[in-house]
Amino acid sequence: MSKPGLPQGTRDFSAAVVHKRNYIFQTIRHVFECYGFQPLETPAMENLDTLMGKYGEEGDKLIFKILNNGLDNPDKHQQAKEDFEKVLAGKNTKGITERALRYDLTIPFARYVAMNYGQLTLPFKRYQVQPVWRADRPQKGRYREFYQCDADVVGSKSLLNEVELAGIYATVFEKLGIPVEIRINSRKILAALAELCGGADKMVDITVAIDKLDKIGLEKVKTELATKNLTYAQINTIEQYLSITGDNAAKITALKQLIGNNETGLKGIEEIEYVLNYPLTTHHSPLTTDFTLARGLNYYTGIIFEVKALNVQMGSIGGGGRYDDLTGLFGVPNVPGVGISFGVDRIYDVMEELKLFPDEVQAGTRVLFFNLGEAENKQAFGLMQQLRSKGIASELFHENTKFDKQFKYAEKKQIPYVVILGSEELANGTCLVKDLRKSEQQSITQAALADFVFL
RNA sequence: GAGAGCGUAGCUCAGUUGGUUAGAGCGUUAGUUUGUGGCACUAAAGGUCGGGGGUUCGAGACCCCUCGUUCUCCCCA
Repeated sequence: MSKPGLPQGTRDFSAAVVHKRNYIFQTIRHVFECYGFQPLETPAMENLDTLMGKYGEEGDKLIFKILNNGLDNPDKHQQAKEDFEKVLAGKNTKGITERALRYDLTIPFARYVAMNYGQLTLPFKRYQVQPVWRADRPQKGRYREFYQCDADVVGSKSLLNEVELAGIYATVFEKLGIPVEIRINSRKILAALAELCGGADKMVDITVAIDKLDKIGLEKVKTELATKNLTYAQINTIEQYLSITGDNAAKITALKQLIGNNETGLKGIEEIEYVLNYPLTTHHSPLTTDFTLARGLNYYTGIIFEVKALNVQMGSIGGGGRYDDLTGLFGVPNVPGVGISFGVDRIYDVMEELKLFPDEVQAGTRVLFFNLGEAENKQAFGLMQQLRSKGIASELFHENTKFDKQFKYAEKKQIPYVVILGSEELANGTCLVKDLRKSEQQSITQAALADFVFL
């Protein structure tokens, strides 16, 4: 018998953690619904065909594949061996695996939309909160099983959707109490930059490089661009672009001077200005234009978002953007969409670090009834059921032991109240309610217990 | 896919140039205390030193392999 363990990159969540995570999930779900989004759940596994080729070469390698059943069937040994040879040759894997764990929520959503396109009311707004799996090597803040919280709108090109999604970000993080900067850019502006540098085909290289500006600094970005065969003049243009600073208005002015006469660029700037002009909250706009924001995923075509928590050392805690033709991959072309995602695990870490979880999140048992004998228990049990029917979480201690044990149990489980109903109380129809936090107790009638306020 | 660090009690960790029977704190259990918890004191349980091989009179320590885990790069949430 070996020691039990967990698969690499997975976690157990104990009660305290589950409560806190649920607080985050509930906040996000509530805001999603408040903005008119409806829930969708899809299976943990998808057909391998659905996933392969959607995440790039790297992404394909990180998909957890599920071994077909019945490979050990003696009648099929020959076939299985041949199929496995194909896998080793990097070819068709159908004979060995044809299902895989979902890698993200976006592609399953696209699959769902493609399958149900005729029945959907457009624009279709759905949200989805489910775990995804990646065969990545785990490291700080990165797991092989983690939750994503996505909200997407498909079937509408209106920039109003972008405004709504930015509003969701602003609302959720305000509710959670996390100070954030919601960064916004447009892929069209990046495309314009690439055009300006004479290499529309270089857009991917350029975006990948400048996305790292925060991390590696300007000099290393320039070095990386040089290795991608960009000329000195092109790199110089990009440097000018990256050095744009100031508030939103100042940045836009500077950007217009740099690439303002480029048609694609103008469209991008127009998009940004549109979104910035909506009052998302009662306060000033929490949106920050950031022209260095690129986002790795290549299917983005318009506005892109990224959320960064302030005052903490942490990567982005949310991101998203517009994509023009996601379901085209599944045979339904011309369905534009835009979506955002929340990184729950990182949000958790940020809230833990900034101590933002409210105390009431930890609500466990409120009242412990002491076990002081069979006759006493019967009376206590009835009273306990009354409390439970009022939604007050209660327990009756499991055995008749000395007070010491029962008190210590309450203390360890952080149960704030104990109710003592012994032979004496049984005889005169009372019970003793003790507040362990204040170390104060009072005797009340049993009839009054149901109306007692357990603060 | 590439690189680095760490594996000693349930947890956090000590363990001297390699030397007798591997320790501490916390936690757990029991007791001091059969109607009043937190504190204190006493005692107990708990280890194939991740696994395998090697060097040595002798290995928790040194060498090789392996497994696990953490971190960095790549990429990503």
